[in-house]
Amino acid sequence: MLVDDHPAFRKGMVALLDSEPDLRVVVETGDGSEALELYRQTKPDVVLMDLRLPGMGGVEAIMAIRKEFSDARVIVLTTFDMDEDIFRAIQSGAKSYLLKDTPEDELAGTIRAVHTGREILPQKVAERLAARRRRADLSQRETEVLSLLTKGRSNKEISNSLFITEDTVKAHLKTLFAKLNVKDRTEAAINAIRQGIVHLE
Amino acid sequence: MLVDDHPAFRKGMVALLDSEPDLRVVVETGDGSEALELYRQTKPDVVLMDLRLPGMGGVEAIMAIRKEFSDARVIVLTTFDMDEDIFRAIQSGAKSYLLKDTPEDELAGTIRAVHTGREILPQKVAERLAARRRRADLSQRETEVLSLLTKGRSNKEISNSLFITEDTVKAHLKTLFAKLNVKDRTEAAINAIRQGIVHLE
DNA sequence: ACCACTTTTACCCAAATGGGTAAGTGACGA
DNA sequence: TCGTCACTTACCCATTTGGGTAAAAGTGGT
Repeated sequence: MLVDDHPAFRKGMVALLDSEPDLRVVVETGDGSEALELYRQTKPDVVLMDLRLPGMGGVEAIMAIRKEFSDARVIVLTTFDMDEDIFRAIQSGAKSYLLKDTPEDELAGTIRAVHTGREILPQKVAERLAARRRRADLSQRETEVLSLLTKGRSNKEISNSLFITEDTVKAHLKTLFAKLNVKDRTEAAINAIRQGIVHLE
Repeated sequence: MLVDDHPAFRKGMVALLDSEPDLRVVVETGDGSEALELYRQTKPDVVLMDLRLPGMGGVEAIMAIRKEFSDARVIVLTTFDMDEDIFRAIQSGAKSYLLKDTPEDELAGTIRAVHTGREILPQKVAERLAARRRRADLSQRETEVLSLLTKGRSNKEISNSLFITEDTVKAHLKTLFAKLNVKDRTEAAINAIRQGIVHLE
């Protein structure tokens, strides 16, 4: 099954895969919210899933499918390579994560490998995941503070939003800066955005 | 001519376009630095160009082609829709700017229109350009300061980098905040990143 | 019971930041 | 020549921010 919202890309991918004798695209869609229903109907061996989808995002679609079919084999295939996206995709149960500029032989090889139950991660992706694991993870509250920070909020505004004291906000920021290994709020915001911890727009 | 570094997308686009009786992909490449040479050889009626290309970026490729062939008709076809990317692409001489999720009939229509010499901008893109024009533009120096700001530099660090006083940096920041309509450096950095004025990575 | 961690608050103090005002230079065009 | 604008510097002052230290309360696991 192929889930991607670019018609041209789908068409090309179908042609590419169908030229392999042992691979076939049985169903395709551009809508994440359709993915689960189509999976139920067709029970494909492997799912190729883009992360940026209109309506339901790719990660949610993966989770929905794997909630009902825990043995579903999903390969993430996307243009974006932001750390947090990769992490969430793997967390949600994806077996592999490929960027769209992957050469076609590697692509076919990965599909076959995943189909036989293996998990394949290109070294580039594995490195990112390792980096992500190395990064101390943030507590719930720290994430909330960081999120408001990346919206340009001041300490006072953050404290009001979260119904806590400004002193508390500052305390969170101290640990936050240490964990992110930055020296001030601007750097923290930039890192958070670049690493995909928070999303703009 | 089709310039895009995703083989699957190219394949799909070729199939899509060749199914139109009056359209044909005469040459394709995934490398921006090859684009000029291929253009010289084939003189295509219209160029479809992705902006994110390995090696030479899409904008540079467009400029290189239009420097030698000022009548070249280029349509930008990309996944990214950041304001500044759109602006630079149009500045560099692109006749149209489409996102990759454009339905195929609109795509074919745009290619024909551009071929007859027209310039076509989708509503969405036109709005972005208008917004960009509304935005007060920054002076050379202000852009430099903003760029360092988005790297997390402090006023003192910025002043050292630019060989000016910290007071001067603060003066630039004052006008910068006013022009960007933000209240502090963090907001300025966030806006600059979101609007694509500066690029991460 | 004890430890580790999160969340919360507080206080002190130094440094960085932001706003206001003023003013000199040089360049460019009316 | 005059006005505008970019760039530069300076000073004053209020606010914000960040670092250090401390500690209470709650949670969850060993």
